[in-house]
Amino acid sequence: MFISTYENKLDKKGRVSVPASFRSYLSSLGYNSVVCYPSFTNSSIEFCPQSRIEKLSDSIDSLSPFEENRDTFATSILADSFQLNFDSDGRVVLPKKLLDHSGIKETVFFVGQGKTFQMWEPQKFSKFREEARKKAKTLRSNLKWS
Amino acid sequence: MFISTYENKLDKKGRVSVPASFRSYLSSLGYNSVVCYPSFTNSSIEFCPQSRIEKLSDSIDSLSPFEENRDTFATSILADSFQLNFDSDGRVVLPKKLLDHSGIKETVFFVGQGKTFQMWEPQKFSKFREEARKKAKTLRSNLKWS
DNA sequence: TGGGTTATTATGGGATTACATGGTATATAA
DNA sequence: TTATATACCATGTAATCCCATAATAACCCA
Repeated sequence: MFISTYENKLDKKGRVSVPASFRSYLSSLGYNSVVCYPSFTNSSIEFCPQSRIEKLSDSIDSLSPFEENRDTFATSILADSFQLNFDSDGRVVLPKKLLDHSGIKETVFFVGQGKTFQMWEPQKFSKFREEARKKAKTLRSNLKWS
Repeated sequence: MFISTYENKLDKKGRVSVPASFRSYLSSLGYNSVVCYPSFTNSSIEFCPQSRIEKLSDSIDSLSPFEENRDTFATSILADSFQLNFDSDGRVVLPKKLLDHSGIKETVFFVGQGKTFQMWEPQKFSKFREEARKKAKTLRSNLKWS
């Protein structure tokens, strides 16, 4: 599971350390890499294990070839995805496209989301977090949890 | 089950011993760690077995990947959670964020809650307990007991 | 019941390791 | 060349391990 938030730094080569706990979860799934793509709904970068994107690809594939949404999904996710490999010290290099999308400059916020995680520019995240807190207060009762 | 209350000390490295009975319950579930997060309603820190938070993660995951509330839930809960591992003597290190939230300085109050437990700053807990007693007095008659 | 013994637990500190982060050196591609 | 990617090495800090001691609880036996 990806939980917690971490704050790491981009060096001048564009590398960031992925938090050790995130890496060890990925490697427990058998991966030495992550897949990522720009979020549709906000300025974060979404990260997930390869298996998840495969599942998503399958569900797109099961849509009718004439389904209008098919190309939309395929284009907006799969085409904009990257596979990032870890270097020997557990770092990845972020593609410029994603840096632009996210607004990340020096500092990266890693945000655990369970089966996925995100990278955020710190200020943008703190705004988002505030909103999330407010909404969650009223919505929390809707979510089932024993 | 987590029952009873205990009082232990934070050392200068920020470590506390988790009561042996709590640890042995966790290890009977197969865990050598706990998950915790700041309480939504008071200044305590909530602790639960990893399985409980995984359930939550699953129910978030069952929402559509494009569901708007998805990120809201994940961010407001999973992002603020921590997985704490026991050292070889059964201690955990409390993150500064949680020390701030709880007001814990030297002494930690452990409060068993059945499937979960809490950590409290002692004075805050005794205030809370007082309030709870008063409320219970007026609510007692509402509780059905066949 | 009491007295002494053993286990278990809590706590402190030094030593060791892991991690994030910076740098250098070498290879690849445009 | 210039930029981009990969491997390797160095270092300070923080987390973790390991051992020593203190405090507490559990036990046994006279």
